[in-house]
Amino acid sequence: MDDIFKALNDETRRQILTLLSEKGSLTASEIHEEFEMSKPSISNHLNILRNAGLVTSEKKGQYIHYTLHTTVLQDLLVWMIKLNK
Amino acid sequence: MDDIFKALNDETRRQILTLLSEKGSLTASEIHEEFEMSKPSISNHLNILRNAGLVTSEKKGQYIHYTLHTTVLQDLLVWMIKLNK
DNA sequence: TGTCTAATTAGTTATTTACCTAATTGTATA
DNA sequence: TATACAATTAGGTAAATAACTAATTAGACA
Repeated sequence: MDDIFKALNDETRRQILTLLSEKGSLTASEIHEEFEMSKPSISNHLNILRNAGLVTSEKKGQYIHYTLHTTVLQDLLVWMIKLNK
Repeated sequence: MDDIFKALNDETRRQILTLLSEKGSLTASEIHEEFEMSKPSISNHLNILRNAGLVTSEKKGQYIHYTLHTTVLQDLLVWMIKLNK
């Protein structure tokens, strides 16, 4: 849970998730094009999102495709529901 | 949204929310008793939770009672649902 | 093989965060 | 009034975070 909350606590990372939600799979470079930020910084954000399980990555040749993975958000939902009991 | 994610990105603050969920309203001192942390630190956490709208506070004499306020979690839920579209 | 491109790793820096102790504010009550 | 207690504010420090540039790794292809 800690990794999820950490990953979501950044506007750039939330925008990346929204972007992937709208566009489907994108490469790191395609994601980079949408932000005014260096590629290494974007790469770091993608790594944090992957550690949290919020995106998956698949290597195709020299490209790495990132995809939104919302399954882990169920944990967050369960946490919210417990709080409301 | 930023304040909510920020507030939730800390284990102590999440535990405070869970505690309030279980026990109802508590004073800052009562909350402090449950943690091995100084009162000013707990006070600071409570302030962050209040800024996010996750708790409300009511002063009764020299005591301040803190209560869980989950309404703002609806914003989080909406955000999660949009991501899944 | 050499060069281009995609992406990450390494290393650095400024800012933010979470904690502490000491001091202050405000209320209750002997 | 003075003492005790609840809670916060003030001030300071160590660790974590987010950003950058430079360097490296690895695949594509002429």
